[in-house]
Amino acid sequence: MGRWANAVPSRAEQSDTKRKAIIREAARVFNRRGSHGTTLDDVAERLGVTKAALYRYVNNKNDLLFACHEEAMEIANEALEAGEREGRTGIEKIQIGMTGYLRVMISDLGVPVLLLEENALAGEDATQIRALRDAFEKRLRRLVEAGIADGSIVPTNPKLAVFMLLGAVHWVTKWYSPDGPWTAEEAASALIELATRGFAANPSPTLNSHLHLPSNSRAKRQKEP
Amino acid sequence: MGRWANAVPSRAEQSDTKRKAIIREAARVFNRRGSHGTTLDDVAERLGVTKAALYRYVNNKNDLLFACHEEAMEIANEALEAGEREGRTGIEKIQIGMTGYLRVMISDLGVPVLLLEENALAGEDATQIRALRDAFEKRLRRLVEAGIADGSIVPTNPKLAVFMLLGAVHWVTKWYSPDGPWTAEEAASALIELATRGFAANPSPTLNSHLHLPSNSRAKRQKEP
DNA sequence: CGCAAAAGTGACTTATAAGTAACAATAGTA
DNA sequence: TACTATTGTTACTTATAAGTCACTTTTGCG
Repeated sequence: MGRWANAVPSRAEQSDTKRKAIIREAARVFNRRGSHGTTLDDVAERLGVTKAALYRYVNNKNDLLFACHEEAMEIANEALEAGEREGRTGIEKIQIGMTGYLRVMISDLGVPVLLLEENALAGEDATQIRALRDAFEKRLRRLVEAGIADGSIVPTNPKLAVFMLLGAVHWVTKWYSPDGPWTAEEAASALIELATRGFAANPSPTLNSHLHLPSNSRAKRQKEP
Repeated sequence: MGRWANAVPSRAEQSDTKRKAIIREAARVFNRRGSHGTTLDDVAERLGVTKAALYRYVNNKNDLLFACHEEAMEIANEALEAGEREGRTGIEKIQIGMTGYLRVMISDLGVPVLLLEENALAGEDATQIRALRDAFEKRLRRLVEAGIADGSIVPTNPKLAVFMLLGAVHWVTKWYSPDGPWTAEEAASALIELATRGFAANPSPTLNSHLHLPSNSRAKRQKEP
């Protein structure tokens, strides 16, 4: 054990940190350009190293892609657990869970991944990730069913509702930018509010998030802080 | 002019038909596997020809990708025109337009494309498609603004509403299959109903599409025709 | 300091997929 | 039927990106 055990990171810890940085950065690029459209040289360049250096931390490209998906699924499941713990009705659980998921994805990872491209992952890894993703979707569907049962969600086809929600959520990779006008928090909660209102049993007559204010009043707001 | 002018296709017409078939098939595969993840050998194989044959109809892969996007945008704009013509309120125009778009995309093309991957298109083509897509999104935003003005849509951020809707729509490539339980028509209208309800000023207390019936009653329905 | 282990590099091999070109089959037309 | 356009194929070249390897550089430690 080192003398300042928790202060100075050990060799293994440093290595682990770097591996995570690689996964994070790779996930970003994979998301925007697709995994086939991204070279390991690209990823390496963004990290200021050469491709060969990456191979100290991952076995190959497929392994890296697998790690990205794995991490995304981990975040998703943790978020959903929080939602299930804190929400009172089915729809609340979904809202809390998905808002949390989206917020973390946008800000930390810059990304929701979840098998955007078919056939990108090869072999054993693919089936494993697909199983995780299917389990996640099933869990979401259960929450929709629970919401219908407890009267917070309008009678609807749970599969379709989940597909609608996931589409709205995953699409953020295409338009969200940290340099844009919205914080991760704002974008996440406003988007989830809008999407879940689609199957809410009693949709509020107005939207809560200030993001939904008309754009001229938003502009004013910014000029008079 | 041939003798049965409209009955027997001329050489040029045949060639045109084949080019369209190539675009159609390519769009399908590009959508599922990404453009970088798809080889021209793949596309050729699905059409029962060899790669070299494709080069009689398209100049190169980029050209083919461009054509796919171009066609998708054409369908999108036609659908939106129909919506603007037939719908009475802002939300109705969006619903009619997007349902039509989605239905055609799913059944005919198997696909909404719309620049799913960044950097997939190179050079001049990329800026041209991006311009078309931006114009389409702006047009949709205008309809949202019109809907807010005419009271059919709840006050909301038009950009966000459009992003939500487009996410839900484009995601169908990930889950829709013609072999599944839903026709293109059913899936399109049910999905659009659900998504647009998210920003409707007066969301109906129940959903219309029979797709939204609970699954056990659907199962019954199928067993007792 | 000096040195061993870890991290990183540059120069490769190898695999794959885009694109080409010479040749073969096919189908409308004199 | 024979002739010529067009369509298609087989067998290539070429470009790119994955993955490897022998090596230098860096860094924590006695």
